Amino acid sequence: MQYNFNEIEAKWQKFWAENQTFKAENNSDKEKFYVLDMFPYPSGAGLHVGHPLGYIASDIYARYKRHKGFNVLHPMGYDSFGLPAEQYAIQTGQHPAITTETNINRYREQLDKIGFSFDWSREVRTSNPKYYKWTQWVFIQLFNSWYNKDSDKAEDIESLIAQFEKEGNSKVNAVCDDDIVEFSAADWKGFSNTRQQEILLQYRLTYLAETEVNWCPGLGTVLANDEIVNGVSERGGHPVVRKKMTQWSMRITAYAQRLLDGLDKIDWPQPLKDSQTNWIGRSEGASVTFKTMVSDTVGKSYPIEVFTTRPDTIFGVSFMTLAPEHELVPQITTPEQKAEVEAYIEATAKRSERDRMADVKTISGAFTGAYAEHPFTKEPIPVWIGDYVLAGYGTGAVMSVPCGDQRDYDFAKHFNIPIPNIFEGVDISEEAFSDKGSAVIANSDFLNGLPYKKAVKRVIFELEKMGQGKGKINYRLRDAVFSRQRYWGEPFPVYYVDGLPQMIDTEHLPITLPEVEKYLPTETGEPPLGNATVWAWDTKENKVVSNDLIDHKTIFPLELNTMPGWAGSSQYFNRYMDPGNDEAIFSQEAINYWQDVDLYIGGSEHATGHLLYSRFWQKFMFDKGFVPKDEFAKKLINQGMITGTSAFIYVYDGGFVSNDADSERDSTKNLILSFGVLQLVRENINLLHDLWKKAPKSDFEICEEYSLKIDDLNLIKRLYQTLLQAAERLGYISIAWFRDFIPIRPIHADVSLVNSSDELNIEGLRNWKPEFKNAIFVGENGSIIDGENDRYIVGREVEKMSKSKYNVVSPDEICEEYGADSLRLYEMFLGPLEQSKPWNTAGITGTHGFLKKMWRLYFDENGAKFNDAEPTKDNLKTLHKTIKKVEEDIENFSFNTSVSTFMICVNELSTQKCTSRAILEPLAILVSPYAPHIAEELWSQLGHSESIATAPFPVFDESHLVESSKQYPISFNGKMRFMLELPLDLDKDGIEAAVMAHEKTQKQLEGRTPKKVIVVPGKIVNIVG
RNA sequence: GCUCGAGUGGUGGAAUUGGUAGACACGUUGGACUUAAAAUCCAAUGGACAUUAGUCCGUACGGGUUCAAGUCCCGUCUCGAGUACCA
Repeated sequence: MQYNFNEIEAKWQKFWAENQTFKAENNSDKEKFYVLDMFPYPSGAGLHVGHPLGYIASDIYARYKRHKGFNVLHPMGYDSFGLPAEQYAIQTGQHPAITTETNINRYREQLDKIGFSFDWSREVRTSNPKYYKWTQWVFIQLFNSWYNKDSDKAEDIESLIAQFEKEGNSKVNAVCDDDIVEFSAADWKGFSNTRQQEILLQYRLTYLAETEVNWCPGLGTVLANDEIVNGVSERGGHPVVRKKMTQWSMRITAYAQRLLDGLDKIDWPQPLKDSQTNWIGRSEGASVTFKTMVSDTVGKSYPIEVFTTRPDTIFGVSFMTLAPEHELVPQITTPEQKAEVEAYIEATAKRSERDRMADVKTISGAFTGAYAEHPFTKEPIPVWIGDYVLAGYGTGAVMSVPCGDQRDYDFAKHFNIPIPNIFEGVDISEEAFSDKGSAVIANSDFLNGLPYKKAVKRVIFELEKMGQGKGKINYRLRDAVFSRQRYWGEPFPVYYVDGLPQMIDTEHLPITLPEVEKYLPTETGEPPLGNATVWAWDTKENKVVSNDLIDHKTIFPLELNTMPGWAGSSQYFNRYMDPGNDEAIFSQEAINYWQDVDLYIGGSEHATGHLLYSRFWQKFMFDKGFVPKDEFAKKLINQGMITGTSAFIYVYDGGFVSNDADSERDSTKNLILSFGVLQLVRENINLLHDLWKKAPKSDFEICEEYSLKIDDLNLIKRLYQTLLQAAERLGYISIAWFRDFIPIRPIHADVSLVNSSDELNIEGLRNWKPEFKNAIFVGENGSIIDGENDRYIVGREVEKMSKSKYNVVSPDEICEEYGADSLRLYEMFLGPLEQSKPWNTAGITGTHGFLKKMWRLYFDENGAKFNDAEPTKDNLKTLHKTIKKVEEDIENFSFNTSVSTFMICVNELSTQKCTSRAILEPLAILVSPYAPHIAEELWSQLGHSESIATAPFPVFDESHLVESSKQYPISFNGKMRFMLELPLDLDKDGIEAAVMAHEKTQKQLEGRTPKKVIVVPGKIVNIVG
């Protein structure tokens, strides 16, 4: 009986679908286990073999946990809002919903072929109104909440209003906007409704405010910080500029500390935690207020607040620097300096963010003419502006301490500002001294002689006493912009009355995306939803109505922005627990049973986006009592990327078709060199040059001079003749090369034209690229390829998988040719899950061969081989060794080593000619998480009618592995010389005696007496001397 | 620049608390079977030397600790990822 994988796999995929084998119940006596993959975005290109890597790993774990008796939740769905579908819509007019649907269907088809144990009854799509109803719902919850620093959690906005009514806002300790005006209870009651709403917006966890945003003209939308890479948009690489716009924002900064603290509680990869830590960017220091001095031309003193992590260096301040955008700049600038300052501001505003970042070296700035008073010395300090100070960080102003900060130092040097030294015994003539560990403060009044930590404490104490500063913790994390000027995203459940946002009642959700004619911004520059004609909210009827009806009395305009990509993915893991629920985002029964994700697998690129925002929303949901855990995923693994192995052919570019060397090459006349031949040419370019110049030398002389073997020389000579011959055939007038240089152009060849030995299918290539129709190929043996006389070997290079590099391999082809089980095993076999590794289809014959070999343990030409024979000792030893190792490996996510273990097991059982059912049944279960189709087939052939998924995992029995003796490696001075089998119950002295008595030992020692004999029972013997 | 991670055969990668370096595969070479191919099976395969026995070298490089180092410590180099004027 043959291993017919295509038939077997189709059969079991159908069986699982029809029997809903992997449907998870929300009510179960079994312990729960939640295994989740990161939401895929269904792109038009479909899956390549790199994508399923994490899915296969999580599937193995999920299946393993089922065998171990857990109730496993293993869902899959689609993050289906997003830019590519919208860009496609702009180009073609096709509705993104249609594109998305097509792409999802293709994804599903591909996923099904790999045999995943997903519970498809729980599938969600972020673009489905039944799903985004709950995204809108969460948004409303955030709107109706504020962050109380005293209770350190989010609370209902009603509790804030109650406080305002009772005692105003003076005692409110909230995370809120900076420009809060103090008011009393009486004031509050006297405010108009509009004023009250404006004030509340300053406290809400999602709020509308004019903020400086990253505007991307190329995409026509704003972007979050994590969507920008190196100053350009992550998608499309378009330039990004700073711009002030009224946008929805999320007060994620309220959670900065808790997001940091929470990292200690979760088992996530350290690099990922590090990047979140850096992103949040906590720094401890002090906020200090400097007051500007009143002068003849500026008649008022302004307070300049700065943040510093080195308040201990305050006596080293010799100037202050404000960001050019700082709001005080126009007010403090003196008339004499006005022109210069304004010119500087204009110049910096013109420079894009990218230029500013790329050009860190150039120092620029301008003096405002203003002076601030030093809080302690009362000395005047000049106030400068400079673009090395960022408006968005801290207060947008720094106290510059050139002796202790390199940037301040460079700025001072450049503008000839004094650099006072306040460090004891440190030379600062060349560079600033920023090491706080060894710093001892000098020239600093009451700080003299103090080390860093003590000085900081003292300064803060003094500043607080004067009321000019206090200890402060600053975060780099900014509030997250939540508006996108796009069509294909969740609409906000928001309408506007007198320009103020109003939430639509949750009972009327979802507010579904309106139809539009065009997906581009409107002519007046409004987002695409501005094109919608039915996009107004009727507060009487509670429905979306035509824009014509807007009267600003009962019918109001709706929000035109949509939500960003991360909105839909920030609670999806909880929605999977109860995805069909229309009454609530999930039932309390469901969330209380499933709690949180036990294992989350996905790429590390989501470190500061999805994974941070999701943690933020989860903490919010926790504060509001909707979820029982404030971290949504206990354990997270980043799977590595699978790269492609590109194939190259090497086109010789030195032949000219006419005497006019500058004339265009004839692109149809190509000479293509095999990889080995190219290497040979490169290594012996001087020799070839000599041959070309016909330098008369004997073979012996050449071999001497170039240290070549005669065979290699003959090959080179043959090659040289071949090249001349090829040049003649192609009509080149010469073969042109120079010492040290050979004109070669590497070109990507489609990897499907290359076999497992890197041999190129030349006919295939000629058909694929017409310009090579008549090309001459020179093979590995240095001959012009004409039929079977020589082979063309491609060069190989590891690159990212991409269409343009012709190195994309799709899982479908692999499943077709080798089967899903071979693919699953091979993806795991490639290497550790977390590591990135290159794909090379050639290797799959290894795992495919293994499956065939395993099949032959159960069947031969005559059918079933298995029987009820008693297993031998060796059989049991092999099996239990395998159980132990595989179980350990799965628990440690070391899937590559368990594939090896299976191979060893099958190799051993084959040698042992094992046919015992008592061995072969448990073996099928062991393999089933990895290769579920073949396992199901074997299981049913063994006579079982239920799916193998229900079978309990084999239990490891130590007794089968107990040995009575061990092959001891016997080393001399640390070098292993021979093996010696000795009983394991022999003690140290016994071992030493046995080893010393051995003839090989005596031979090694050659009569010497060893200085020392190290015996580690059960491990090794080392004889020294 | 800073932070983190990694360097082992021709290739992907194994190697438990320091204890036989190169498991398991791919590829390569040779052989068996076959009209032939595929498939399958057998053998060899880190490098150098040696007829055999065997010897020497070898886990990026240079030191060190140890009876013993891929593994621990110090320094250097290279590559990858993240981040980037963060006061």
